[in-house]
Amino acid sequence: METRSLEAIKEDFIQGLSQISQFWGLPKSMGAIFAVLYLSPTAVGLDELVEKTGFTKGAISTSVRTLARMGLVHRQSKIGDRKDYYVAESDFYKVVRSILKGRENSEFDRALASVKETLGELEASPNQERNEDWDFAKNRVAEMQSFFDGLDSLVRVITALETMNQNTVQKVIGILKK
Amino acid sequence: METRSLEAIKEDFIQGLSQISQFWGLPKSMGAIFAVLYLSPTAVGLDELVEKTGFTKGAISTSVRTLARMGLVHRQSKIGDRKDYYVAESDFYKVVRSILKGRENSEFDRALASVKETLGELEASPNQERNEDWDFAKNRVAEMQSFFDGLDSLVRVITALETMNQNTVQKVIGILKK
DNA sequence: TAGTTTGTTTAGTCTAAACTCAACAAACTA
DNA sequence: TAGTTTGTTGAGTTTAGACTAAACAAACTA
Repeated sequence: METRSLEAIKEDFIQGLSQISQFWGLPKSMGAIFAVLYLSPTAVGLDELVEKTGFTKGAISTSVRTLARMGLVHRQSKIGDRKDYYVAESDFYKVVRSILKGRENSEFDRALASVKETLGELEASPNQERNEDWDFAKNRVAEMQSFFDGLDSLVRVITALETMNQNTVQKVIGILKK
Repeated sequence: METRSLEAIKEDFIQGLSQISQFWGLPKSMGAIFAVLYLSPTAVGLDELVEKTGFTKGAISTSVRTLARMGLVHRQSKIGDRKDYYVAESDFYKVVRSILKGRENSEFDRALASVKETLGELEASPNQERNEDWDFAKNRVAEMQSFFDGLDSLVRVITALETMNQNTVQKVIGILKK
């Protein structure tokens, strides 16, 4: 393999995370910003992010705030300096919890609520509507509901964890294997 | 609550799953198609899907094939009938396994490979490049790599499970709680 | 063979949202 | 006060990709 300069390798990494970001339906700028912060030993200001990622101030401003809301980066202030500085959260398990937590009041719950509502409407149907078709639909929707409930309690337990790390994952793997 | 006809309730459910689908970055048509199949006691042909969802043949044709690849629906043939019929997979745990399995050769692995490649390039750097900055970057990328590896083995174990159900989830929750 | 019924493919349209650019606001500095 | 430095906001542009419409292919039927 050809050896390359540290800067060149960093740029590749930034491109890589941009791709991953886009693959998961997030703006490419988010991946790029996180990559820059993740590889920087020191906090990075907005102007430097503009320079390193090639996006404009506006894009960086909005994306970096979204990242902060997701818990992937943290904003810092230096005394006697009006600039905002950012650092990457490097504990990915913490990030996972943070993202799962952030689902409250989101489109996610609104969607699940609509499933629950369907079930309620079906159960409120008058008796003469209750043929085999109604019966089938009701059972199906109830099954889906119970699956989502299971997922929901799993997520709730994960977000409630005070610590989660490689060891936690290993324990779960141990359980599943047998 | 006002009582509504079964058909009206089904239409709401279809809209609901369309929204969920779109929220997860998938085409709305996928959610709609799955909803129709999920509520139908009998296999459904392409034309009927067109009618029930309001999308065109082309959209249904491509979306339903993607759903089949993901394991969310199954294609059926009736003897003496050239039409394709589809049914929904109702075991969601099976669907989860199927989706996780389907990640091979996907953009997902390509992206993870790029992280691994970055690590390789860093380790191939000549000695005179190895300052504190290089050191920091190498450690960070290595950490990310090991996180992804943990995720990967978790996914591998899940896809290897012969059965997964509500009980499995309960067991995991039990482990995490203490 | 021509005609029908089915599913697929392709070229083009439309929409949502990421991004750019420039004006703006807010907090400081001379 | 005017001037700088910083981050945010809004209008317009661009882009990705879901969808439509229509041509096409494949397998049958008369």
